[in-house]
Amino acid sequence: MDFRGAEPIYQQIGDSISYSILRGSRKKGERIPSVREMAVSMEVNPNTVQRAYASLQDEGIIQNKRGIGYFVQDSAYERVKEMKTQEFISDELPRLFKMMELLGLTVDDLGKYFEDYRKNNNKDKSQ
Amino acid sequence: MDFRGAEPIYQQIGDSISYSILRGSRKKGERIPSVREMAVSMEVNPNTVQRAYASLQDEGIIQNKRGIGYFVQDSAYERVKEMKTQEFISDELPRLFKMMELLGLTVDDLGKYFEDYRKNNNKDKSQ
Amino acid sequence: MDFRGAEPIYQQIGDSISYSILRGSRKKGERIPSVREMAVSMEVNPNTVQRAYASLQDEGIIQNKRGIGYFVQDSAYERVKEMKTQEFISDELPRLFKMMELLGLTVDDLGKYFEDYRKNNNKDKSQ
Amino acid sequence: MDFRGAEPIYQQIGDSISYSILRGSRKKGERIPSVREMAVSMEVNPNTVQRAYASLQDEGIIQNKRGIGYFVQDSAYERVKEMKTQEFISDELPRLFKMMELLGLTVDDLGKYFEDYRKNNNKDKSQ
DNA sequence: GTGGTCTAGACCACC
DNA sequence: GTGGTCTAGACCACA
Repeated sequence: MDFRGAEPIYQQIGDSISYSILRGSRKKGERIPSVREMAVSMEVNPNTVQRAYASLQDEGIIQNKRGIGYFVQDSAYERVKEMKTQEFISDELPRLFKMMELLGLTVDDLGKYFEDYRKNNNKDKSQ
Repeated sequence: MDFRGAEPIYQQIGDSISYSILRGSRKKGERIPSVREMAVSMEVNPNTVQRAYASLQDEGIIQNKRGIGYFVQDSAYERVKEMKTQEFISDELPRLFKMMELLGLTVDDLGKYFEDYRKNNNKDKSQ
Repeated sequence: MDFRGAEPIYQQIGDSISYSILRGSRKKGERIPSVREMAVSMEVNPNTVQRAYASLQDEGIIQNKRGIGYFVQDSAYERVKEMKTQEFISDELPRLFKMMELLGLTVDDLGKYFEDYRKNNNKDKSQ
Repeated sequence: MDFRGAEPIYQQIGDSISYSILRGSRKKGERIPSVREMAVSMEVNPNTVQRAYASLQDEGIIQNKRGIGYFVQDSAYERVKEMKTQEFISDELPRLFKMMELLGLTVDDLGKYFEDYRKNNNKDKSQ
């Protein structure tokens, strides 16, 4: 991972874990790497990972078992999906629609862009 | 205006001017309120407005005539449309499409949300 | 302030602010000392104060105005009262009642202890 | 048992034994399950149980007979009652009363909550 | 001036 | 081994 953009590193780490749960590559009950392991593998300070984990725990996505490590909550998938959908609808969509109107784009235009995106994405995966 | 969200205030001010040009409510050659006027009406530090204006001038959207004020450039509409379209396609859309895939949403779903959005928006305007 | 007990410092700072709102000594809209000021006056690292403030902001008790400082939210008093009451009922009371049963104490006994407590407290205030 | 809350597991185990003595369900001279048995039944690391037992032994509540096991001390009931009462008065009550004043609750309010608690508790036992 | 993030390194309690 | 807290000090963007 390289940490692009303005988004703070600890948030990017948190998101990457949330996404891995959404994609199904982390399942409920599974242990996630210890703070120190993750810090090494991401080449980041342990405090930064700690912050990401703490925030995920606040959101009820992972849970700490003391002295053992962090584990994916049973309800993690549902919570993440719920939260991200909510964010999407209340933050992403209004901005999107506003821009579409200003730029004179229609939903059909979006459809075409989406096809392009999926083609490129599949190319990437097959590489 | 209330300045919520992560976006810096000076950018929100700049965007609001860009948008007013896109919407056609500010036309080329028109004068823009002075830094001080704007600062008062927005309840914001003049430095912040100054920064917004400077940034818009950098982008060739407005121009400063010394001792007189800021004016909308002749080519402003085209430049804004060009820039915002670029941003939209290279920044907004990829993030949008990534989220749609993760959340299992289709372009059709977007269409439905868009109708809702336009209804609410029209309601607001007729009030 | 001296930081006693097992409770982390950043939480004690947060609580002390919450309590000052409950007592009415901080009113809505008021600015609270900057992170650095508070750090100096509490003889604590700025990061520790930052953490306390961030957590209060999460809870909707204070709010940051960028470049200016933190301010007590309009709804702060209600939120604090609501949250603390909730904690009290769900955490404190069950433990209390369990102990009372085990130790064979009645609510009347509590009443007596409470009178003692208030006497001592008033003594302290009049000193 | 599930080990939620901030209290360390070894303490929760120790407390549960202390409480069983207070309730009278463990009598003086009785043998306590071996460290291993307890560890299995509680799904916990044996070291953790060991620590709980050691701490209880320090407090003179149980005693180790080498090669045989741990046994409830003759004076256990009195010691536990004494210790817990002390803790209750010096730790629990001041915090309780402080919160009551901040939240504007009276001893009468506590009485009502206590009735609710006893009702629910009896319901649980009769299930 | 303000807050926000990050690193490095330390110490602690707990399992 | 695990996570949690704290310090010291740095850098950054923003108002």
